[in-house]
Amino acid sequence: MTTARGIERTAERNSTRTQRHILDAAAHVIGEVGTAMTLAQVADAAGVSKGGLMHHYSGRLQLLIAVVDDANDRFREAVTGNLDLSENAPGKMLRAYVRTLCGGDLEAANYFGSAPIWNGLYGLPEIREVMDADTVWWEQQLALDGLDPLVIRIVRRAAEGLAAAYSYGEETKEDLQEARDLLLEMTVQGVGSHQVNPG
Amino acid sequence: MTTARGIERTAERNSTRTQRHILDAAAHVIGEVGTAMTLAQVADAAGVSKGGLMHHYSGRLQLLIAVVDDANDRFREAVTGNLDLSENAPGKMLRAYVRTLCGGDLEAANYFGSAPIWNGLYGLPEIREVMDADTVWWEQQLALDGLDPLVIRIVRRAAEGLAAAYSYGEETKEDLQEARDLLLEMTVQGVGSHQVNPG
DNA sequence: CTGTACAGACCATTTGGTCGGTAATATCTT
DNA sequence: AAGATATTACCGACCAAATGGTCTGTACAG
Repeated sequence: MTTARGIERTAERNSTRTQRHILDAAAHVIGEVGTAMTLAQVADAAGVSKGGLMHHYSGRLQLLIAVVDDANDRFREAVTGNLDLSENAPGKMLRAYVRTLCGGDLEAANYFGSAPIWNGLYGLPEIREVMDADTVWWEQQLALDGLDPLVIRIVRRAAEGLAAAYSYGEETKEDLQEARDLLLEMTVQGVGSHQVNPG
Repeated sequence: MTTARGIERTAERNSTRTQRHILDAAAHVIGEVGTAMTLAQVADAAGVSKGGLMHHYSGRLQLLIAVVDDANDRFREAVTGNLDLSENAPGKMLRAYVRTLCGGDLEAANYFGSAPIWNGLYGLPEIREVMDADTVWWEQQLALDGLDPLVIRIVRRAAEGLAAAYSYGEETKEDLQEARDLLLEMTVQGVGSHQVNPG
């Protein structure tokens, strides 16, 4: 296999690049037409032929799984990138989550998160599986922050709801960010009868 | 046309009943498979034939429009039914909205609201239209309540996010209702730096 | 000459939508 | 009152287009 080593490397580079195109294209198409996504649509948007598409993903289901998986990964990375380790109040992860969803980046709001965007995909058990795994992961991560669980849920779901509304064009970027700031505040001050007692 | 009057009445009764079946079935199917909804699936679930279905709705698009329209109507009615006119604090409508979405009724959480459930339908301009109209209507209704607009948005989106999570099985009913109570509280006490000053 | 990335014709199935037919019910005619 | 007629609800065979997926061929890197 020494022969093939070199091949594999450049081939892999190309392969990875078109796979990126395909995943992006698919996510975009899903954002537009939901589960009605078509292989032809994706191939078109990705600038490859149907054969090309099938070369990388053996079928529609496999493609969908890959898309969801990839979106989950990217969202995790985005949130991690928004972590502010210099913060001392509990709730670092939750705040990063909020910043990511409500920062005004349409991509993040649109394609990421435990996103409503992916509705309909829940119907497919294989996909439900990877989504559930992601759900569990996030619940654990956010719980580690040391905040009142109820405050976590309220803030988190508010962020998701806001992001969804934003992605549907129901919120302006300014409004979204204003709301985000209030959510961040809530992670420090708590909510109503659920005040946060520092440290 | 006096001739047809009687016919039309009983026929309308029957017609209305099967239309109800069809709309419910379609909403259910959409909840499962999203935009990939199929006329055959709907006909099956509604217990009618394809011909029967086409008799009531002239095409897929017309059916989708009817479903969305109907869902919007039912949601409005549900919220109105949850109004508590004996409340004296501002925010009656918002609280009814929250109660409806986060009351634990899966139907309401699943099929109603400016619901993420309907994603993918946004891609169809005709549907986008009726959804946008509904969006505007709700914004006006909620704004009439006399609450801080930012508090309205936070509470509302949180309720929607919670309902979405609940419909995906990510929230228990008890957790949902606990969160609901806190949201209701927020409409009275305000949030963080946005305290509500009672009128 | 081998293995990989990709193209595009091709095929079986599915899907949206049409159409002719039937049963039921109400109205009109006599 | 009784049939003829009209109108509506609904069925299911049928068709053309779209869709998922296969297969053969080609270009190119090593």
